[in-house]
Amino acid sequence: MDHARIDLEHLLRTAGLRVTGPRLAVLDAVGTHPHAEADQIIAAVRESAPRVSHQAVYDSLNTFAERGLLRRIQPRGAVARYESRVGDNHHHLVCRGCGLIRDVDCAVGLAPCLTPANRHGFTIDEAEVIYWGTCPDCADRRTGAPPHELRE
Amino acid sequence: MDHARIDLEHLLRTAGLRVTGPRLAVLDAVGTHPHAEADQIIAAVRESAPRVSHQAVYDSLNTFAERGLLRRIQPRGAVARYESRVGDNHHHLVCRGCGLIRDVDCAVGLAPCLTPANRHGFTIDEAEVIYWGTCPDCADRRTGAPPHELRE
DNA sequence: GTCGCAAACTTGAATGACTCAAGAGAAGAG
DNA sequence: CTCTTCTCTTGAGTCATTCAAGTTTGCGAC
Repeated sequence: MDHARIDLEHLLRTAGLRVTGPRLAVLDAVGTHPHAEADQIIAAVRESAPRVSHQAVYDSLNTFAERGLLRRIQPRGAVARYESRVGDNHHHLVCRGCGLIRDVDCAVGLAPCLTPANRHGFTIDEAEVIYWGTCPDCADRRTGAPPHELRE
Repeated sequence: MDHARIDLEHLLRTAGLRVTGPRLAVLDAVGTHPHAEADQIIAAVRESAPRVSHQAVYDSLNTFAERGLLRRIQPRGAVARYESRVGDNHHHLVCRGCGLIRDVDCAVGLAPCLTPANRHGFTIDEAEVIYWGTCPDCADRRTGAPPHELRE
């Protein structure tokens, strides 16, 4: 618990950011709720710090995403989600049925598809891969109960 | 171009959709404005058909995306964009500076990265790849050099 | 320790892409 | 031509996210 807090403090300081209660709470919440959306993070933060404003959470999330402390993912048709696993070039599996997101490592290697056929003069620094499909639960559900939500 | 209109009509009919003025206008606008957002498509549609409602455009775009007549792309932090190039598994190059989007074919082949290391039981039907980077103009602008060519 | 100030936070309102709803209008099968 | 059903219009509503203004606080400097 406490040494985790020390780690988060260190993370903030090395990023040149001030250490504050709301920020520690946001970092902690993102760590314990991978792929959560802003709403869920606000709720999680308020469990330990009820007086934190939604604005502070958004500010923190944006700042952290900007500085690379966490990663924002936003599948089409969905709201933004956040995760603390950064810098390891992993990708995401998204269920078209229920929106479930899972992490996956790419089969090709550490930097998959980083070389498109024609880079049009761009300097490329990241390849983001989203695999679209159906999760096991939704596949089962399709033969019985009606689907969930987030249909496309 | 009348034969282009015939093609669009055919496209709608084979998708089991009724042929209407607004729909033809939307298909045409997406074709001539690749990677445009809904707003721009509404504006383009209204050049030829001023009385079309924004709702009709959204309905059309959603229906077309659902039926595979066009593709919706939505880089994180940006609003949805649409393109008429479908079914050829191409990907996108997105500039972090100005949001410019360009099509790219994947170097790996027709179905890049369709096999993640662990599919968690998912049935995967699409791999979406976004290359993030800086376009030539934004790179020049950053070093004070004169711009390159016209934005898309 | 405490001063000063930029960074961060709170409160509250605003924005804007997108959706919902209800009724009118038109496509197209029979 | 007629009828059914799909599509369109109008107008209001939603909701994630941002903007703005004023207050508080972290923390380097004295």
